[in-house]
Amino acid sequence: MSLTESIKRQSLHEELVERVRNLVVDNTLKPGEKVPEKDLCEAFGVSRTPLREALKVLASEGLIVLQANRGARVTRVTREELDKTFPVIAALEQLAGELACQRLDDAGIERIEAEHAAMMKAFHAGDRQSYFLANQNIHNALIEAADNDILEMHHRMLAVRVRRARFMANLSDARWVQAIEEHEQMIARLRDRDAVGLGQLMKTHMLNKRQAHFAALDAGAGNETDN
Amino acid sequence: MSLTESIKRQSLHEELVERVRNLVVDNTLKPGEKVPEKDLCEAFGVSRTPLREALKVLASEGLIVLQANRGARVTRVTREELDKTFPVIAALEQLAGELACQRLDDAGIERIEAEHAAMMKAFHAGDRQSYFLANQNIHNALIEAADNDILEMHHRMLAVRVRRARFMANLSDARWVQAIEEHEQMIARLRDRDAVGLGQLMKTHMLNKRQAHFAALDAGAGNETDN
DNA sequence: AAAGTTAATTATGAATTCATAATTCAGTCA
DNA sequence: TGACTGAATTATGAATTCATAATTAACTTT
Repeated sequence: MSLTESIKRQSLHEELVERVRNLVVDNTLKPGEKVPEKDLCEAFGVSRTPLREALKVLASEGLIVLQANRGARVTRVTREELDKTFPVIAALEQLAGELACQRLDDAGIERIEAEHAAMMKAFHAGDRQSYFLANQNIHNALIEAADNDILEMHHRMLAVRVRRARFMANLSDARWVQAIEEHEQMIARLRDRDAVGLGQLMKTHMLNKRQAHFAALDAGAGNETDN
Repeated sequence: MSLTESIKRQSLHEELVERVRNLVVDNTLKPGEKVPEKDLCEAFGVSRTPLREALKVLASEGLIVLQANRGARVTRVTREELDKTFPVIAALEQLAGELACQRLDDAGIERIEAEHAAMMKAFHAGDRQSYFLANQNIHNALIEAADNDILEMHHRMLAVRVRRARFMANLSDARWVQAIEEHEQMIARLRDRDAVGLGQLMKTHMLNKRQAHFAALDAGAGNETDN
């Protein structure tokens, strides 16, 4: 990432921010669920103080919500929230596309093409798991290529909230084909070093993804565990 | 802002996040300075625990940096960081411009025009202070009009870091004229409800602002207090 | 007198304690 | 039997305490 974290090993609360964030992202802690303070303390072998510091940070990221005297709960991502979030991610990805196009050298482009190839392979094999991973790798690589820590950080904050929804699993075949086409175009723009074009594509790609998410939401509604 | 904070009064640490953030924003705590934990505790009449929770949150926002066993310091905004931050703000303002244009009703536009008029008055009076305020009001109004909490939050996080630099004070006359012209154009696009045009303008407006900041930085370099 | 070394002080990270708000559960009464 | 009241339990927010790292001050040695 950046150079500010070269030597120093993380403090307890930083470590905990990551750990708990991962629990949320990988759906171990499900949306709406209470964050079990005591259990986590025992599991990680730390006292409540650093854990609670971590929870405050995660709350400021919007990943959990703190209710006064009622502890923390994993944020339930509502349709409205997704609706608001995607345009912002789209705007950031547009910028990332433009910057990446300007900054990537040939080797960098080749690396992304390789990942793209892996993604295509997963697509033709019908392997959603691998596709999902490769797809994420490509987006992350483009963000990273933009070489802008601020952009990267804000993108990550937003991506985490959306990715958690994990709707990629119930991706429709039609949308899958469309997404693949969009990626093909993106690669083409990247090869041509058409910065504005790539940016535009990444933006619409993300907005289309929003539609797909909503379609999936409407289809298999209300399958999350509560309480 | 949103409806999630209707009834509940803030917890101590939330209150402290705001208070300390304000200290940083209004330059009471200057870049590079140590955040005096003990003094703040006494000033606010709280124990270290909630204050430290607040510091963790502010650190995650990037407003301060925590050094292991060496306390917190106000982040020094480097030229590089500004350079990275402005394009991201620009991307968000572009989006805000587009959305605001779509969402604002006539009354809303009139309110912004009124603020614009106030800004012009300040300009002609050469009143930098009032200009700065009105300018900020306009940008905030447009962001708010976009009606997107996520966008608003991320914009605020970034704006705080930049605004802190307070270079508006040493705004050059030439840049001031240019900024005014850009604002005139923005208002025109808003009247025409040209969403894409307004977005584009807000983006370039912000990128031009970056240039102005850099010019100011180069001119009056190194007038910040250290240590 | 200057530089290096060690002791004292202070500040910090984390654990623990404490007071209080929220929840659970038993008991009561309709 | 079911709803309500109130005590017991639990969880939470915040203060305090404790161990250790960092800084400062004093002292030694050349």
